[in-house]
Amino acid sequence: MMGRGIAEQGWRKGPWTPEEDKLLSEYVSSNGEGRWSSVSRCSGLNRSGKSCRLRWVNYLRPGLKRGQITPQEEGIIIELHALWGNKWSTIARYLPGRTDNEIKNYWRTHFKKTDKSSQKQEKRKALILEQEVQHHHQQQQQLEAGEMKMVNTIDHVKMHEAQEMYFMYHNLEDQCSPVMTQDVASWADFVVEDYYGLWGGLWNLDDHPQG
DNA sequence: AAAATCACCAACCGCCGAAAG
DNA sequence: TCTTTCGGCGGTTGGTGATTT
Repeated sequence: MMGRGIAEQGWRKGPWTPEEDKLLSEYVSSNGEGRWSSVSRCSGLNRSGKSCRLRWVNYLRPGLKRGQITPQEEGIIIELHALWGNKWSTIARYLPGRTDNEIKNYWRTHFKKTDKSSQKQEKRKALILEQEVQHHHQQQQQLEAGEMKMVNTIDHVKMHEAQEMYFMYHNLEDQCSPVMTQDVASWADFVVEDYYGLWGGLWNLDDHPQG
């Protein structure tokens, strides 16, 4: 089983102290990332390898952004989540300096559906769907005219989800059909701009972990 | 002013697949 | 092969400060 001198019991847990951070940083700078299970033996830290890795990846690693998520980053999160769902680490690859944990937390606090709002959203979903189907036909025509080749590969069901999130994002909860057409139009801009910009730039980045 | 609720976030847990033995 | 270990991932929890009742 454990096969190691140090049993699993007795690892320190909970918040990290500045002293622990220092030990971990020193360990990584002299030994590099990885080999996390040996950190406790070599650094004097009484932490599990998992705990050390997590602390490094989410907090100590150089290049992490500290500030608030920007509107641009938020937009990327919304779109990528609409495409891939809760693939937080995949999404994080497109947001330099942000961690999967951070993105996951952000999504949960800002966009996760609540029981309260879900009924309302279901109603609206139906409305959106109707309008979106029409709008999508138009986009398809553009596609066929060769304007937006990228979009061709997008799962249309996911497009609907993305659209729903777009409305949530812009707090349109309480608006109803009279403004809907206009909203769908801005959704279109949202999508079109980003498929030319973001997707055009990112599409060739494979979904491989860097390495 | 105090209690209840909310929002945020760091860190833990369990699971999985790959690698090592 | 079969078993064990490790790193990575997504889900979840618990602490804390802010806001509301």
